[in-house]
Amino acid sequence: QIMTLKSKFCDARRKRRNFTKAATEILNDYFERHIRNPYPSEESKEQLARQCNISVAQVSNWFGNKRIRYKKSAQKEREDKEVNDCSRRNDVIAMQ
Amino acid sequence: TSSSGLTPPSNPLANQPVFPWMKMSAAKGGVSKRTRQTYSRTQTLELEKEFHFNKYLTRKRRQEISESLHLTERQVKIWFQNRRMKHKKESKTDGTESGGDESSTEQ
DNA sequence: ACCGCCATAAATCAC
DNA sequence: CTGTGATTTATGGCG
Repeated sequence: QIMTLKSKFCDARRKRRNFTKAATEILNDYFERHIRNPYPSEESKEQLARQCNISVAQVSNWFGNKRIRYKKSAQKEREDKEVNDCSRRNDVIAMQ
Repeated sequence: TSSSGLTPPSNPLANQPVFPWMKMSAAKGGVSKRTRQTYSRTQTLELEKEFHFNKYLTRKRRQEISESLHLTERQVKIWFQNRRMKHKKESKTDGTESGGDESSTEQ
């Protein structure tokens, strides 16, 4: 919060724009094809960076964010599934 | 097979196997949610000032700083480590950039 | 034993 | 408000 006021000058480098659709597609494609272990090597990061026309650091950021966010939504989905199962069981019990 | 009409047509997350990297790191004893302390403006300011003075800490200096800022020595040590990494990263990108921004060169 | 570097996690920030 | 790229705290491995 305090930073919000001053940062406009010091941290103006923060977010500017999103990646292009094509870049996002390339990254997502790699991610899904390596879903078992989505940790690209340094070389893969460099290749992806060139293909997407972004920096290696940005590729690292993207994978870091992607992993965490994917993990969270997957976990949430599993929780919801459990709740659904409970509800289903409860419905069955209620009918009897 | 159980419910005939309610088969989720598109659900990429739910029925995918749970690979090891997707498990959450439970850490110590049962229920613990990791929290991250955000440092105050003064804490950051003081740390930054000290970093400008020297990039590396002395044992003694670390003690003094941690006490005056109400942080642990470990936190101060780690802050300097992270700060060094940031410094290195900035050195790479900037090179000799002075102000230009706007328009193209941004990555 | 202890510290620094590094890749990464997770939370949080800033558009 | 949500999404998303980037930054800030924190961990563990390895040298």
